[in-house]
Amino acid sequence: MLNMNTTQTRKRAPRQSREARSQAILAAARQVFERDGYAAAKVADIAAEVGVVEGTVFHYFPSKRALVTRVMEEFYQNITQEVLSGLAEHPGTYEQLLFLVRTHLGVMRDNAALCSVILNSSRDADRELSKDIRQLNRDYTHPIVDIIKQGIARGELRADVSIPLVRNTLYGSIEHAMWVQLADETAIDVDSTARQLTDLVYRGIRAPTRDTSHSTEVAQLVNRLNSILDN
Amino acid sequence: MLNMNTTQTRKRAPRQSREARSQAILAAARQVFERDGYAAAKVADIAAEVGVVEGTVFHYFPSKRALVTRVMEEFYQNITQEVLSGLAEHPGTYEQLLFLVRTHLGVMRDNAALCSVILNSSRDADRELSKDIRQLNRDYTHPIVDIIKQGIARGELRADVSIPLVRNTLYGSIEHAMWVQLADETAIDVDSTARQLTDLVYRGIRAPTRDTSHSTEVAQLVNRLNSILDN
DNA sequence: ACTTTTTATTGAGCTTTACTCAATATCTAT
DNA sequence: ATAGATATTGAGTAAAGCTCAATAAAAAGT
Repeated sequence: MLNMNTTQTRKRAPRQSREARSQAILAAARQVFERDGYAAAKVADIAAEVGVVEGTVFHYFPSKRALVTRVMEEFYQNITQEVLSGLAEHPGTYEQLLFLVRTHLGVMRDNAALCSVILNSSRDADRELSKDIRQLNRDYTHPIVDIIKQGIARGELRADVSIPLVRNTLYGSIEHAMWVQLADETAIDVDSTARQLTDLVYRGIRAPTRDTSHSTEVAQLVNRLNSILDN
Repeated sequence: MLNMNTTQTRKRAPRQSREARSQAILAAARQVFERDGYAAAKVADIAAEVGVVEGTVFHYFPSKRALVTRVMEEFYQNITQEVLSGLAEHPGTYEQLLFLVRTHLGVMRDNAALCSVILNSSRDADRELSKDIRQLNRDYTHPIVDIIKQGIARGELRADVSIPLVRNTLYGSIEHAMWVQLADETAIDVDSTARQLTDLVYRGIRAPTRDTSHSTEVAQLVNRLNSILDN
């Protein structure tokens, strides 16, 4: 006896436009990658999430890696936009650094699973496919270059500050904090951590003040007061 | 016509002690993991490198992941030992920090391929197997805790220094620098980078030097204003 | 309204690779 | 020399990424 009801016949998925199907697959892919990580994620699961068969996914994306790459690209575009538009509202080197750190920490906290996938697979990946991802990362972290350059030009920062060093320090530290968060399953305190990290780095790179009474605390206070008065 | 010479019959590998074979497999595994990365590395290649058949590898190690885990363990044991023995020779907070940073940078530069594998697979890994790896990492980075605590006790460092923050900053920054090195295929200048990073962080965490113009009145005002602004 | 063209969808199958296991060869102890 | 222990093997399994010819449905053309 053959039971047709348990071995249910698939209902063919309604035909969709290239764009719509493509987006649905991307959304499902992000979900599954976040849940299982890149290596453990199955294309079959992504297809099932969308309600199509495995082959359909490969009709739209040439490979699993290309799929994760597209997920990353979308994510980077969003957060890069967020940083660029928010940065304009913050005057002063310290405020801008704080904004960058706080925003990046927030992104890491709220998208820890995806960030973990991104960082792992952009590094483990084939050299070719990972290149554009690294470009996206460069675009995302680029604002810090101008912030530091401006700070140096104003005499607010030491002239010998190494920009790559500052970038490594800020983004590396935040990334490290994210791994700890993922391991311990405890959320990062974004505001407090952002302020502490920014303070540490800012103290590390600011030009020594001739006027000794103009201490860090006072300088930061002045900045805070100014930013309030500006609103 | 069947050509027996091209399809050469395997010569059975001479029987070895558990210990000797185990070590040989570990060494070959490290090579292949470094060359290809964890995901792309094939157990068959590791076996071929040793001169045995694939099944032999699984006689000694239950899985590919267990194999990479053992490679990591060996590596961590070596570098942890190196740090612990060298640290005793350096007096003073700054010197010890500089030694830690320089040593870690050197390790990263000289073992970039393996470090990349370790960092990726300890994070992507199954939760269970990655736990002992994280413990090894904690052991390796632990010396910094005592260094900072001593520095604070001596009054050399600010009392409010967050130890996790300093650890994240130092190790995160170095790790970030390593990724850049791997991407750009350019070697890190260990001495120069170590000094710059240590300087930045040390300036960020050292206690402010007593300075008379920073009077108690100003300090109290700063505190009052800050607390008002925080609400 | 009917035919043709295009293309979204399918499911069966191919390939690769981690992993298993019963059989066999080789070493050691008695 | 015999027996037991175990190192080694090669064939085979399963899972998952990926291919492709066939099919169905929408769009375009007449």
